Order: sequence, then structure tokens, then C-alpha cells
Amino acid sequence: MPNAPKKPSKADLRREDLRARLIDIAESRIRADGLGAIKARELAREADCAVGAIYNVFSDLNGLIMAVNGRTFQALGKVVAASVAAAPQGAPQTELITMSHAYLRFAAENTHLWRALFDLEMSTEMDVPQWYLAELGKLFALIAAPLAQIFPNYTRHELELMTRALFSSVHGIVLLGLQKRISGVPLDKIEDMIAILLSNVTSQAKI
Amino acid sequence: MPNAPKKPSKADLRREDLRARLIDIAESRIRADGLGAIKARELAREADCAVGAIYNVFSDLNGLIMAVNGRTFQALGKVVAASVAAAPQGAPQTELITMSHAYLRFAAENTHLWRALFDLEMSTEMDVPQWYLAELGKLFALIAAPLAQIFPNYTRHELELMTRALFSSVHGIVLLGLQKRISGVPLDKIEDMIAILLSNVTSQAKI
DNA sequence: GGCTAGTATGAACCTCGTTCAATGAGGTTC
DNA sequence: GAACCTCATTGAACGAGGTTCATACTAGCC
Repeated sequence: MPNAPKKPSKADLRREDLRARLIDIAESRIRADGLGAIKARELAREADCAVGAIYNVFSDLNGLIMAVNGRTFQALGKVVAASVAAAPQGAPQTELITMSHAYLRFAAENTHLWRALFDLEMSTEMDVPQWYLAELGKLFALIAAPLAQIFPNYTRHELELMTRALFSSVHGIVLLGLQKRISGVPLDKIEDMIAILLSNVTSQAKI
Repeated sequence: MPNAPKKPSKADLRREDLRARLIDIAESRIRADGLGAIKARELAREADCAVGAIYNVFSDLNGLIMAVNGRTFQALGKVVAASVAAAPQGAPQTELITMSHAYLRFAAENTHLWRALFDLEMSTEMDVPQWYLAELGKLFALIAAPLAQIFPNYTRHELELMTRALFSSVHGIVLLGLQKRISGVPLDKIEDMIAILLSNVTSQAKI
């Protein structure tokens, strides 16, 4: 038996409990008011522990936020995957649009959590955790599948380029679209933008 | 004579001088180390004034950063406009790619200044200043012109949708492309992504 | 020269994230 | 079960940052 699980001591249990409680609290705070609402003292008060206790469980407040991001990223992946699963045997073009709209919906309904996914990354120059790349890889795979059908002649390299390009494009449209100050577009206009872009990109296949 | 310019008193001159000095300093600090390098005390030391003096000239550190952003945005607009002017009578498809590559170059060469343009906006929920929208409008107009040639049948509304969509797309590709943690793609791959996207979007016109 | 109105100053205030010496609880040994 | 050791827990204290405001000062004007 490798990786002997050891017996979880009473301290370990308390630790795990606190960890879970902190993530819950942080998540609901970010959901409501964004990253700026994460304050060590407030978290401690709400979790009914000492400020220092947070640092026994997480190295940083960033560490806590990363834990929240982990959950968010998984939820996002699930939503996108579910959207294609729910509408089976559609044309690959339609699949792309469906997934993108699911992405938009998730971002719109969980704006602060979704922004935290990207806002934290840039501020600190630490290296990306493993699960982050893994989740991103899953998203890319979901996109690459219909793309491979649409562009059967593309090399693996071209396909990957296209995958990244389309993901980034949809991300950009959602990002700027949800940002009131820059465009302040209503949701269905954002949907239209995504659809018009994707339709045009993938229409080449008809030639 | 409306808006009587008044005589600029000695105090006004000092004020203007300080203002200009602060913007210069802030700009070079953001350029070198990003928004995080803007500290009231350090700015005051480098500008050889009291901390409080900053608040006589700007309402906020945000106000100062906005001033820097104003410069950056204008420089960005100039660069993009110059890129099409330099390559005259190209096909509209080529123009779009040229402008996008200019955008990418600007972002790559002035990453921190460029990021400040978007990072500040989201953090504070104040309303966008006038010049901001004006500059954005200029950029959009640059994009809309070749698009109108490519899609002559589009309504004004569709055209505007497409303009925003393409701007946001290119922005997204540049944003994620320059973000080491997410993709860490070399510059020419980012160029390829933009080109492959734009070629596909605009190829429909050939039908 | 003296007077007044606004400027400039920087110490002080407040809010944060983070640390660490002191405390206390858990587990272990005899 | 008591003595002992180990390590988690605590929260006051630290340092850093943005912002303010009573005070000192200066510039323009009689």
C-alpha cells in the first residue's frame, strides 16, 4: 500500500473542516462582490477562527482564491461539456456555437467568480498549477473535436492554432461584452456576436 | 470669448508642471513594472514633492493612472492607424490583418501600459471618461471601413456587431497569447492565430 | 509692508496582508 | 493517569500602502 493514508488525527479533521469552510466563504464572497471582498480578518470572523489560522491551511490568500478558482473552473468545464451533450448529433458548427453560448452564460451568471479565474493569474507571476492546465486542456479538447470535423484537411498544428484562436476569440467577446464600461452590450447581442463570428469562421468548409 | 482662458498664475504653472511630471513618472513606472509599481510615496519622492501634492493634482492615484491610460490609448490608436496608412491600397482583408498585427505589436512592446488600459477599468466601477469612448470609437471606425467593403450586404447593425466581434476576438487572442500562464505562445504564433481567424471570417465574401 | 486666500506639506490615520512569540491541546510513554 | 513532548492555534504586532487634514507658507493684491 503506497501512499499510506495514515490515520487522520483530530487536528487533521479540524484542519480539513476549516479548509472547506474557508473555501465556501471565499466563494460566496467572490460570487457576491468579487476578488476585492476577500479580506483576511473578515474571513476569519465569518469562519470563526483566528486570522493566523488561515495561514495554517493556505500559504496565502492567493492560495485560498486558487482553491475557489479550482471549483469554478471545474464547474465551467462541466457546464460547457453538458451543453454539447444536451444537444446531440448537431452539426459541428452548431456545437461550437452551443458551447460558446454556454461559456457566455456561465460568465454572465457567475461574473465575479469567472473573472477571478483570469484576474488572479496575471497579478502574480507564480507558475500555473497542474489542475489549471488540465482543465484548460479539457476545454480545448471540447473545441478541437468539432473543429476537426469542420476542417478535415488541417494539420494537427493548424488545428491547435485554430482551437486556441477560437477559444481566445470567444473569451474576448465575452470579456469585453460583459464589461459595462467598454461596450455594455445586452446578452443576446453578445450571443449574436459569437454566432456571427463562428458562422463566418466555419463557413469556409462549404467551399 | 467664452471660456475665458484666464491668466495662468504662477501656482497654475507649478501645478501643470507637477501634473506633467507625475504622468511621466507614472508612465515609465507602469511601463517597467506594471500597475503595481504605482505607489504614492515613491511617486512623491521621484517627483520631488509631498505625498499630499499628488492629491492636489489628481483626485486619486486612479486619476493619475487614467491620465497615463489616455496617453497610451492615443499612442495605440496612432500605431494602428499608421499601420494601414503605411500599406496602401491593400485588399480589405489584408488591412484587417495588418491592423491586428499592429495591435499585437503594440501590446507586446508595451505590455504593462496596454494591460493598464483594461485592468484599471474593471477594478473600479466609475463611469468611463469621454475620451475613452472617443478613442475606442476611432479604433472601431478603422475596423469598420474594410469590413464594409468585405460585407457590402451587411446592414449597419450587422456591421457594427461584426466590428465589435472582431475587435474583441483579436483582443482576446492577444490577451491570452501574451499571458504566459495560459498559453505562452511565441509572437509569430499569435500572428498566425490572428491571420487564420481573420482569413476565415472574411473568406465568406468569396462565395 | 501687511493682509488674505488658497497651496503645499508630511505626520497621522486607516485598512490590509502577513508573521511570530506565547499559549494550549493532542498524542505518547511509562 | 500523569508527566512530557510536539505541534497547531492564537491574535497582537509589524510593515506597507492610500488618503486626509491641521499647519506652515506663498503669491497676489491693497
